[in-house]
Amino acid sequence: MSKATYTDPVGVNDATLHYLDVIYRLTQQSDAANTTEIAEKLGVTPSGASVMLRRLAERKLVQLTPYKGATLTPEGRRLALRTIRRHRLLEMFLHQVMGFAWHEVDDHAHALETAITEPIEDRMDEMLGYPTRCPHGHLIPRKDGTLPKVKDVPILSLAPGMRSVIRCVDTDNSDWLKYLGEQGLKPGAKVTLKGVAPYGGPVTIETSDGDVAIGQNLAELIYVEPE
Amino acid sequence: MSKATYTDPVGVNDATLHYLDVIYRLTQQSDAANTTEIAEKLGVTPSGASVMLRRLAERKLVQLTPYKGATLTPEGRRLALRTIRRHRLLEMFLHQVMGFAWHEVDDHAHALETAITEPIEDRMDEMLGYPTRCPHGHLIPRKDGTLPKVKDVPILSLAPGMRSVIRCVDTDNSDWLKYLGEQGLKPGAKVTLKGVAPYGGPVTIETSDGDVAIGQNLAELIYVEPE
DNA sequence: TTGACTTTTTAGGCTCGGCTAAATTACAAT
DNA sequence: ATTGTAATTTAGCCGAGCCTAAAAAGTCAA
Repeated sequence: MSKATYTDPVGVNDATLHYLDVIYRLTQQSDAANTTEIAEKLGVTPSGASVMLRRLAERKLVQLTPYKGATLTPEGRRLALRTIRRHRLLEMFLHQVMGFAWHEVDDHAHALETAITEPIEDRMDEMLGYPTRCPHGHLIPRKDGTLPKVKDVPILSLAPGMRSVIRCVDTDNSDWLKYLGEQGLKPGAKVTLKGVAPYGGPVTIETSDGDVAIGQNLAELIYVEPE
Repeated sequence: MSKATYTDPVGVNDATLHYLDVIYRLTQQSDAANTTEIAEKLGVTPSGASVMLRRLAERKLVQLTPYKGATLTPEGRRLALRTIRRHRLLEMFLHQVMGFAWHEVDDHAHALETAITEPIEDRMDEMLGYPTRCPHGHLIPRKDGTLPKVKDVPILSLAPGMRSVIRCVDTDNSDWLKYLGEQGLKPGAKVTLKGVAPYGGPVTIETSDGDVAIGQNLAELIYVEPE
């Protein structure tokens, strides 16, 4: 079992952690997070975000290039990964231990992610058997800030007919998650891509319950591990 | 199962809830909570508490008599009882479901009590079988704000030799709780007050593991139900 | 290169929950 | 009744995190 313990810089509070969290996620997709995107994700005006970003830069939590965008410093990344770890552990706990549906857990986990103590984080981890993924299949960062290595691939990148196992459904949209879950499309499900209709038409996927057809926008969210 | 749901006035946040919580507890012992006591419990200066109390009064959450003290309005009491309910449910959950020791749960519950959502509160309640007391024996307010009726009595008020069951250990001091727990003095234990030494000397209590002697200051924390 | 348009930052202000220092009020004892 | 002390409030300040409105910087097409 891990004995790692966090040591925090002063003044790390809810707002700070939510900014770091959002910046981390945005910098996964592009190389720098721009102010307007950050503001949108946080439900805040761009000017408000701009001011806050400057303060985070003063605190050495983000690297800021004015008019360009923000990146996390090592310290900022450490805090972001801690929040994400706690969020995903909470999602697993709410789902596995407390019986919440997989499309419900994101909101509740968000409410708790900046409030839980380290012993609670550790105890959840232990009770869950040190999971590597959340209910949607996102990776749970380890306490040392590393991520498990995986070979997830978009299901749409597969040759039709190839068997695979769903590993991740990459959205936090509750309605979509609920729908996909009802279609049997959630992590662990064995599926085969049967075909993609032309002109952005439906994608047909074979599951253990039969074939299902979903829109390409939804299919793009699904990542699998080929067999 | 209860279908009750809370409706909140605007701007009810962590600080507000902690003030209401402290005021509620202080007004259990005396008729009004005075500024300095509130400030001490919250780790804040009396002047800071004074300003905050005025604001709470403006929001109609407390009834304030300047230079005298504060009382909760019905709305303030409702919010305080909700926080206390959540705190004690969390303590039970941390103890029974997550395996934390009874002297550890107060701090962790405090960190979470203003963060949890109503569905989490309800689910914990359900998982715990709708408990009426926290691990230390304090009553858990119901969602409608009522408290279970009980007949707890200080163990020191009993005639020596009378058999009783511990119902509540009324402190949040972690060290004392740990010590009393190690002596077998926790809710549910069958005990008999054997005697009280004169001049504030030790109190002897018979437990199922034999006799234990504790100081009167600790014995005063113990409430029992006579058999 | 020059507009036109978008993005970002700055300027100035607001609320909340704190602080210290200085008044003020309450209270107890003479 | 008066005075000394303790409790409380007021005055003035600060920082965090947000806002709107206005200025500045970047971008892109003609």
